Amino acid sequence: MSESGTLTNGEVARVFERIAGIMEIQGENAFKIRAYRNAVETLNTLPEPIAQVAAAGRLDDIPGFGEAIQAKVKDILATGTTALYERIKDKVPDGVVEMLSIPGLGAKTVRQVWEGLKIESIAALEIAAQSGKLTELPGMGEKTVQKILQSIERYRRYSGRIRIGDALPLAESLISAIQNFPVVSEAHIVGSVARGRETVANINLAAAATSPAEALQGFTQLPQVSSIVSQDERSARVVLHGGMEADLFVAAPDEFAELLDERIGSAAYNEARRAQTEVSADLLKQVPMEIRENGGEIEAALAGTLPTLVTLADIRGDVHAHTTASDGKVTIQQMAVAAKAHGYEYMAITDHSQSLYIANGLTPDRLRAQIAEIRALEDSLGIRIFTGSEVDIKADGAMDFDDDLLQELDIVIASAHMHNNQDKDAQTKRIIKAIENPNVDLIAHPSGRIINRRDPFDFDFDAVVAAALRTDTALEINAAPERLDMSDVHARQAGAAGVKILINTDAHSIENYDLMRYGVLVARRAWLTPHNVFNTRPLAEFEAWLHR
DNA sequence: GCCGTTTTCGGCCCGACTGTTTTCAGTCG
Repeated sequence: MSESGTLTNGEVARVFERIAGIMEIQGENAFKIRAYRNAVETLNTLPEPIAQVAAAGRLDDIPGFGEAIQAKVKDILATGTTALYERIKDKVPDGVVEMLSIPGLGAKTVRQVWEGLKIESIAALEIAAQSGKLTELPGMGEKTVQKILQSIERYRRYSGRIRIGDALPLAESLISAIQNFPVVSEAHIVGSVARGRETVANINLAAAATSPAEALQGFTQLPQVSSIVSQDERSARVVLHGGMEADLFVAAPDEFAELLDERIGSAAYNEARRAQTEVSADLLKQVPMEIRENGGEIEAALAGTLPTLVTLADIRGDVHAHTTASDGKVTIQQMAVAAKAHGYEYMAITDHSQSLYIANGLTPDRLRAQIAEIRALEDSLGIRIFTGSEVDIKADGAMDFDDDLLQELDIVIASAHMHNNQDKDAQTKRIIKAIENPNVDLIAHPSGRIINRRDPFDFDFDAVVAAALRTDTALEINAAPERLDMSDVHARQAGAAGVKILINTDAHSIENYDLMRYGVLVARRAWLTPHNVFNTRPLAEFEAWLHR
């Protein structure tokens, strides 16, 4: 644990996460545990550094931060730990707490595995599962063991890759510090973060410096840095607080263009570029960073057919958002004001439908009251507010509201949140049935994946694209960094087929509107232009499509 | 542990799914 006074929100959150995990295994009060987990969630989504909030004496303003959690935040910021954690940390081994991150393993099972079989790590759990020892436990059958083995495999596959939503802000904080070094004339994020990949293994940065040695020295001494892995005359690799690795590559100013050229594209891109002798450096400069993946961009540059990719400035509306009526954090009015502040011409309120109890989904009566509320508010706010709903797709593909209610809404978003373990054929039919409902305008987060946590469900994407095209139904690029769904690959396929694509943040708070840029990154990686992304259209044209 | 004009205690998101259980516990969203 770092002793410095500049702990990140993520580091503070990790202490609370460990506390919650230990308490959970010890069977403490579930609500107490939830209070800590809520604090973790809050810290991970807080729009400013918790150290700054604490320094300004504003911890009390954070919802869910009461007396006890505030005191612990202060402890952790000052000392890297807190008395409660020091008292309980040795009661449960770290490896046992880590087992909680295996999907399908809850606190009760972990405790049983630990106390019953003396298993104290995921590796030991895997061996016990393979040898059949695990089935000695009561309630532990062959199917459960197989599920655990699959979960361990998936956990291994996911770990080590950081989501772009975590990596990009960290890269930006490093680059702005580096740009302030007197010897540095220019510095940029490069590598997979610059290309906007959905997950990255590390952060790569490049700087032009009159004194490379001084620039590297400054880099390794930044407060974000926890330790130095390696260093030579032209580069340094460090580990950041939180465990991510970051590399800085340095060149003299007159050699910097060449360095950037080498460090932005993927390995496949660099290889293809070297093989193409007729392509000039000037021509390659026109290739947008995000598509330097050897996916046809070099050929397009040569042919003069590079796309003009969609930008954040092209977006005119964000039409997927939640309020306190379901699981959002603020009111209709606050969301509308925030959307207007983002320069949008239109937005939509799309709270969850009745079946999603966990998110306090709206009943038909509550939704009708909300429609009236929006109509009464809209004129005073200076932004077009579409009435809408994020309606659950039921197991058989039917919508969670009757058609007469759906017809009363400006926009209907269909989402598969539940019943997603059906076989490929059934799942595909179900999504297509939703697409074919004439009231449905958009399919949200089509694959249902949660990056690093849940695989996409099994469905026939080709058939979904064909159905969307046939019915003029849009498909979403959900910009939430844990979703980014459609993926870049699916979005490119859908865009090339001519399907309307909307990029939405699925905002549950005002701050969430800022996540739009991650959705735009996905769209750019998918070669999408403003023509493909329909929420770049002016209000009249967008509205005409909704009422088609 | 947090929260609150039904405030200083008693609630706190609640139903579905899965596998194993013989009537339900654990996990998840």
